[in-house]
Amino acid sequence: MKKSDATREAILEAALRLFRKRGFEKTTMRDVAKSADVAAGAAYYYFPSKDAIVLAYYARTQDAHAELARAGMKRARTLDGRLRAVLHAKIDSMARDRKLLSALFRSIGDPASELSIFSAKTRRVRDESIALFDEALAPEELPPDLKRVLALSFWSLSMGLVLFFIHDTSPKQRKTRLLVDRAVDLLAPMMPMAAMMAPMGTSVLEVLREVGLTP
Amino acid sequence: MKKSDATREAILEAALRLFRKRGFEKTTMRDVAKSADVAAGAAYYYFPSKDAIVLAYYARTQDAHAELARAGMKRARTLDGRLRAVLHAKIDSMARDRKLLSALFRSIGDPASELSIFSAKTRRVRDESIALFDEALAPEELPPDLKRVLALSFWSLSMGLVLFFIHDTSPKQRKTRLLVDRAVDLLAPMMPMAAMMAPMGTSVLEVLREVGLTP
DNA sequence: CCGGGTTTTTGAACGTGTTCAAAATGGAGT
DNA sequence: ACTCCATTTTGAACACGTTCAAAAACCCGG
Repeated sequence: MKKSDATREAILEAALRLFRKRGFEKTTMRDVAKSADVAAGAAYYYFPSKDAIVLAYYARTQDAHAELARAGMKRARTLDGRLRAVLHAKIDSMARDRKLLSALFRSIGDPASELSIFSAKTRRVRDESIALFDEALAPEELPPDLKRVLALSFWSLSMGLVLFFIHDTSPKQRKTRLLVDRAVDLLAPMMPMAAMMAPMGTSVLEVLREVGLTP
Repeated sequence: MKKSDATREAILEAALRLFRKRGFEKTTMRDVAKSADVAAGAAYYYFPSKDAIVLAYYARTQDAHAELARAGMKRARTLDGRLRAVLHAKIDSMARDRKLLSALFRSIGDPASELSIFSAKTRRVRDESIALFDEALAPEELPPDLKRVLALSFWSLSMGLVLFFIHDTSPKQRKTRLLVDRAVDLLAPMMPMAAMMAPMGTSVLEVLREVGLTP
């Protein structure tokens, strides 16, 4: 059991190192195996596919994100601050990894793929991410249904930001940071207004349920 | 010139026929070539890659969509009706093609790819699609900056709907239709309200420009 | 230590997207 | 009709993700 875990870890680390340096597409599974000092097939004993390695990375990063985000939220007194904490923490936790995140979206349009960010297999990570937005919204005086819809919306926003982040070639990805700040500037003050639309929040939730976007 | 076009067309048609029947992933380039009665390499003389075939399809479909949408808008008197026309026309124009659209999103996370729906190569299609939403909004009394932002937002919405459509296994993709209708029900009545937020529309546009999401 | 089962590791082989040098075809000018 | 060049077509070869049968390493009860 012990040795096996070490091999798995070695393969994962080697893969991430190469993905970061050369990018996901330019790195070969044979490169990864060689760099981890195992045979090509060994990687497939531990990971079902090349994309799955990125998914393993993403699951691990999600935990780092959660920790960072919660630490940031503790210090914040306002919704504005908490949203900023969660979103910036997300970018922080992936700061070095722009080059490998592209793989995360490769299967987004394939309903059959288990690696899609919408699939059952990725559910844990997805739910944990949504939970962070739930927590950011928790202290607000808002109807629960509305909160639920808002948390889902913020999760979508965060996935969009990751996509933007991947494409962001500005130095230190400053543009992504700017976008996060501006988005929060814009959205946070709207939340009290949104409270007036409580019945709307409920009806949105009904549609989402009817349509299967939320259980 | 004549013969060459015919070959290109034969390859495209063969590819689409197989993609529709068996799905994109399960169809081999060798299958496509054989079905079009050419050698494997010929397909690559006309299309730079397998994904590029889907892009060629998408460009063609965009024209069909534009035509359908404009016909539908002519009959509509209200914003509500025009939005419904554009969005339903989009789904109509791709109704048979759920199985091949998955390829459209495969490169969305790869900044280097020319086939990404964000790339310069796909600009024409993107702009034409956004133009339709501009037209839907045109008769409204709204500040131009706000209209611009709204058109972009509706385009994003439409791409999200395509994604939902791909994953929608309900009979005849009824859920997608429902989602379109509900989204319009919700959003159309908000537009007059949005007018009050004109200055906000401008500032959003400034951010989008600053960040490079719009020229 | 041994034998038998389980886990891990290996590396060759396969399928598929893609490349490419060479062959076939087409056409324009003489 | 012939030459010469550009366009089109071919099919073998390549690269890379992935599979798999067999070998190796490991574990444990006797």
